[in-house]
Amino acid sequence: MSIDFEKALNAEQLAAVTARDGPVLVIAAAGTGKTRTLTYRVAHLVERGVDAQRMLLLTFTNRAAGEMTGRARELAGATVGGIWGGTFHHLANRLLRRHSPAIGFDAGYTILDQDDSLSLLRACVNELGLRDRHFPKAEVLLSLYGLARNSERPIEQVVERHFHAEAVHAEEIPRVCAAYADRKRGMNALDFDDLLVEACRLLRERADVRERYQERFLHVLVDEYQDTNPLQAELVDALAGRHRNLLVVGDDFQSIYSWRGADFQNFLSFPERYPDAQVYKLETNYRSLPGILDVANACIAGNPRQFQKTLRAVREGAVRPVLVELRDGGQQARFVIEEIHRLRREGVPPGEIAVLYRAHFQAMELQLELTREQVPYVITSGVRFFEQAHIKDVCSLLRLAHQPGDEMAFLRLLALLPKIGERTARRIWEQLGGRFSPLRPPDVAAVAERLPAGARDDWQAIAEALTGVGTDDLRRAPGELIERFSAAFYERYAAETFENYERRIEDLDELERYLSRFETLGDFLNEMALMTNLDAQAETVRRAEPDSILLSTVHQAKGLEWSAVFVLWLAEGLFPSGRSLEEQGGDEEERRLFYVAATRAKDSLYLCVPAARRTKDRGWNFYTPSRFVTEIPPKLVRKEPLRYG
DNA sequence: GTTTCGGTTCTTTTT
DNA sequence: GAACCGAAAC
Repeated sequence: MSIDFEKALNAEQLAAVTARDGPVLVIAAAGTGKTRTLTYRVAHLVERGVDAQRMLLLTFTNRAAGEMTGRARELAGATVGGIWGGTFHHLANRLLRRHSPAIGFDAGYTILDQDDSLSLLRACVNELGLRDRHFPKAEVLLSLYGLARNSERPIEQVVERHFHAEAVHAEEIPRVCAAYADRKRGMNALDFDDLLVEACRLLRERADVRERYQERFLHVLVDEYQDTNPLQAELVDALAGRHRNLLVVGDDFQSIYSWRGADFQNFLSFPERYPDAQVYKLETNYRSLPGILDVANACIAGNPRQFQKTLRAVREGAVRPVLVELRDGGQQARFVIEEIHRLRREGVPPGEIAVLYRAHFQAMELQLELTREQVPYVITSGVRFFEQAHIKDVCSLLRLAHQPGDEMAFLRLLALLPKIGERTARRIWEQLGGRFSPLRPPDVAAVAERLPAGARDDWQAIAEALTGVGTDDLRRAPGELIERFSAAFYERYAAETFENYERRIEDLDELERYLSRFETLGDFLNEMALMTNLDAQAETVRRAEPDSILLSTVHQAKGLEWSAVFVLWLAEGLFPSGRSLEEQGGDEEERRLFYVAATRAKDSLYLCVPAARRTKDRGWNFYTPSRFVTEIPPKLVRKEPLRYG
């Protein structure tokens, strides 16, 4: 079997796909077939006889890696399946699960997701007696600490830059971070940033491990390279250090994660770090009508210090993006819905329509209206499937069964019982000596003895449900543990606790289904915390309504495309976000974000500019139109007259 | 000393 | 809607 690369690719893509070995930089503007190029590159390498097991494909979501390898497999055959692929965190986790003892900690560590990290940080603030209205919130602390670690700068410096004024106990922040790090170490837990930090340390300090993987990875391919942070760049450089077959693809115009430490200088300076790098540019845009690209180009022209790229449209058509000025959010919602109906009548399938916005809460009004008008939609919510309370509650039991030293899981499980709060749960944990397995009857009994009277009945019910479940059962059917726990206790608990408890119980079925796809419970638990929103959502969307339009933040829409795209709330302070503008380089990043939003559209782009938004106390906030809209030369857009009085 | 409950406040972006 | 705070309840 042989693939006709010349036929499938244009000249630009073909050059990148067939580039000779060595470092390669592919500057791929939006919609120029970046994914296609990577996919064909993988297939090309396989055809050249490179063993897929010796390739590493780093992407922004696990799903992206899966899709690319899936397509490469169709092209080049089943062997592609052996490729290492996924997110940076995924890779780091994989390395650490194998080698963490080499740098001094047990490979059975637990991963803290953002919620876990926040509550641990709050606990540290409280313990240090810093709880105060003026002390920065856990969210702020975590983002500063994360930024420091991902950009490899001292926390003091990050704090100083962030609070330019004479600040709020800023000098205490490093202490809190140290306490947080201690607590994590004490419970053998890693947060998301630790995964990267420790994986880098592993490769830095352990030459044997480093060389082993350097030898292994003949080819390293990185997608969305403009959004890597210094740690991730170091990881890549280390792994590709021996064979130096490093191909990175990206677009500095689409760098939108600097607040997380991403630095597109990694991308810009690639030719300096790899002087022998071959550089390819993809500038032929297959996605969008020229009118859409004109608007995108006009906007991004405001950002001078980047690789200059000119998007060349292949498609033809004189349609211009629509600019709609609206009175308020309600009118915006009605406009979107009416326009969706019109698009549907014209034959645009719902799956080809997306509504994008800067922040999750900006979609609330539209959600209400869509529900009322019975327009099916799915939303990439701010809360991930695996971060919802009920999912985490049930998983805490699984986690303990798998890893009896999982303190976070134990605290969570016990706090479900009445009369048990944080303090009591921690006290019992300490009395148990930091170990608890729901599968060991003595452990279960030991907890029962220490519970206050009010909590005993519930615990008894759980204990009965667990009797007879052994390690073997767990291995065979972890779902059974969920079912028993749910029947004996959790369903009733959920009914008492949550308003929408039926839906949450249904989610537990979903969880079981999901679980059944993994070979072992451990495999599932290892993946769970690292699942991205899009990964988890891919399931729901596929199973649920294919007849749904999508609501998403611009960030989560990265890499995707639709026939029709609505961009909501294009007002100063909302998009661009007022908070971002305060940051250094905020205007530029917001501009790139707008660029990403606009270039998602293939055929129609709607820019919605409401003038006012209702405040909680029934007043109104008035907005001026977004700079990204006023900067567009008027002739590039079609102004939609107001249709609602 | 802890937990629970009710009222209040405020929503950026994510692995 | 969920995080926070203060006060009541155990």
